[in-house]
Amino acid sequence: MTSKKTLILEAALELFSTKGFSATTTRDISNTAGVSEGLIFRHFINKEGLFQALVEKNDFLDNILFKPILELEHPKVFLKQVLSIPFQLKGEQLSLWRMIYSQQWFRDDFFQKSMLPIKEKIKKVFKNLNHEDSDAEAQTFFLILDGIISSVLMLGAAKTFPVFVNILRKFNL
Amino acid sequence: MTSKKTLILEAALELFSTKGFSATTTRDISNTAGVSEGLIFRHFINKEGLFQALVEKNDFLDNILFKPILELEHPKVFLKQVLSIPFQLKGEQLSLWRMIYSQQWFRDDFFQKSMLPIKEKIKKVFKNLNHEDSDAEAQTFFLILDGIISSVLMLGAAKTFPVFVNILRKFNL
Amino acid sequence: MTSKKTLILEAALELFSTKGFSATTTRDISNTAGVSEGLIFRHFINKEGLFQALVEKNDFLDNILFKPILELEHPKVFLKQVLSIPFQLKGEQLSLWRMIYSQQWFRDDFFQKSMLPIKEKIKKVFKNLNHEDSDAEAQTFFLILDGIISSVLMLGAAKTFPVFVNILRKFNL
Amino acid sequence: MTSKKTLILEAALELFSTKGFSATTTRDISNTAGVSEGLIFRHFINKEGLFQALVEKNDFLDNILFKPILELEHPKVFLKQVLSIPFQLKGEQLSLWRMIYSQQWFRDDFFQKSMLPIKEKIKKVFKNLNHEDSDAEAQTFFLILDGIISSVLMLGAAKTFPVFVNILRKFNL
DNA sequence: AATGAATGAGAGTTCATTCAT
DNA sequence: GATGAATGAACTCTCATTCAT
Repeated sequence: MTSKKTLILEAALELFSTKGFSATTTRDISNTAGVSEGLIFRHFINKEGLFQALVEKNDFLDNILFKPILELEHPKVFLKQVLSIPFQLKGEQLSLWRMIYSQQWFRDDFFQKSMLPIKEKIKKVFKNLNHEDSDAEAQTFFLILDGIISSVLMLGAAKTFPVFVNILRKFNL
Repeated sequence: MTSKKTLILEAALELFSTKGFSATTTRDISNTAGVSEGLIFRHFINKEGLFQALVEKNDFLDNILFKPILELEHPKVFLKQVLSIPFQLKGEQLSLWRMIYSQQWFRDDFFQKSMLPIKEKIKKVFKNLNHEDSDAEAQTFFLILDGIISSVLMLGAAKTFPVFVNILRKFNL
Repeated sequence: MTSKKTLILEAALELFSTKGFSATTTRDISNTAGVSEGLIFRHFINKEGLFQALVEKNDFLDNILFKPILELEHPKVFLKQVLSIPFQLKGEQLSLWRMIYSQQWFRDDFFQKSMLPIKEKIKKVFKNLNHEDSDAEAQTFFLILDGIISSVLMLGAAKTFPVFVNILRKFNL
Repeated sequence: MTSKKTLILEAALELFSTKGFSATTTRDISNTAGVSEGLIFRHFINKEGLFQALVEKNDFLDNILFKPILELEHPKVFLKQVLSIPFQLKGEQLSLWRMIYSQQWFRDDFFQKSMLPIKEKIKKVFKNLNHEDSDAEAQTFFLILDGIISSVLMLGAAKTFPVFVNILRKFNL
């Protein structure tokens, strides 16, 4: 049996990621979860606490997602894998990213924070690849990566294979 | 002397584009504008009407911004100019784009709508450039364009010249 | 040319008598009258003052309406004429009565006040007619008179001749 | 112990029937009931819903009041009982009738609707009584009945026994 | 753990009224 | 006399949060 705490988390994620945090009422959540409104506050103190619980869940999943990529030795393989991330998002992790991304205007930039180790390694990798202007190339890579993620999350941008391949080629990957 | 209607529009744009639409209260706006709260409703019917007035202002400015670009004959010059748009946004137009962009989760996609003529022309241009896979190339261009815009608006991404040049090179522009 | 003051009075009467006093806004009135909202207050101090001006107009018209009836010598002719009043109301006077009547719940009883001389005379007349119980007969006459007026004003009750004649017969008139 | 929902209904009835619907504020009601203002909306959705709840209560009470009268076989007994209704109103039902009656200007005619079965039967009864002009007699009866109700509700008209008897006599009841 | 009635601060909105022109 | 922009108090309604059970 799914615990009521879990039902609340699932409902909140569903709603936060589609309607946004402030447009979602605690009553929405309790109705969707099929529990009483008060229970939300017993388990999570307040609405913000519920959001934080989901952020922590995301941190956990990000860790699992990023760890094998960060361990890749080969530079081009690493960059390829990084670029593939937004093309492969799905299920709970996609929702969590959507939820967090939609809050970037109004909150601490959780999202950028979790991407930090990836970004650090990208910078190092481009230095090692001996580009003419490795800094510009790294920044361009960031911009395009952020952009793709953003398009995918906000607009549900087409995530077709030809586009992915095309981008790889532009970075000689 | 600035009319109070204008003061309201300015205050609303300032607040909507930084805090978001629903997190901005009408009292916030009237305080910032230095007018009575009631005046907002006399001029704009309701909070939504105030938002719409700003959207219309954006339509107007977009038209001015896009018109000369759409009239460019040379394909590569056109694409170059299109890519330069997010790098050159500033002032009122930047705020308007931020305001509208931040609402894309929750509303009709005003932003994509205004970009439509640009996107149509991009598609045509890539066909004429006789790429191996012009469709994939056009879609990639879209994705990167959307992405850059999104990064610039949401994250205030670095808009450095080297990055711009670098992207141009990747599309042979 | 109709003066703007008159236009305001006409619009107010129209609206007060159909929508009621408190459901009618001063903006309603100024729009209907085709004048500025501020002008209402220049001419009538406030919304209440506008109502009072119409009440005074009604007093004036009531006087004209009631005077010939109060001067009737013959008892039965008098009572007949009194009963005919609600069946003959029309135009401005009908509207004024509707306006005042609809406010009876919430205000001083202007309406009953203006009917007072009529009612005094009714009482006297019934005494002179030497009924078994002239008091009860007079009160019954009042009740039915009030009732007919109320029905006519509130419900727009059928004001047919046969009904009128029928009531007359019940009072031997 | 009286539930807070009941306290709200009681306060609303008290205020709606004396001050009128739109002149009564939800704060009035919550203060009178001794509850928080928000509770009104939790139980009744909005002010209108609270009004409707009272209308439904009235429907229920009307049913109880009218049923035995509608079942009377003897025509004159029936008409006598009908005419006695406005003379016997009291307590909650009197308030409900006042509340609904005072809204007749501005709303669907709830009141007339609930009286419909009574009126239908009156029409039939007068036909069977073989009056010279049964139609006029029925209409007169209606007019006087409506009038008495209206006078009693709006003006708190004297509801003395002699008057009642007097009216009965005029209809040979 | 779980409910749901209850709270109250604050949201958007209305409207009679004022006032500079 | 006439306008209409401007005010601000008061309205209906929302919602995160509390609390008795």
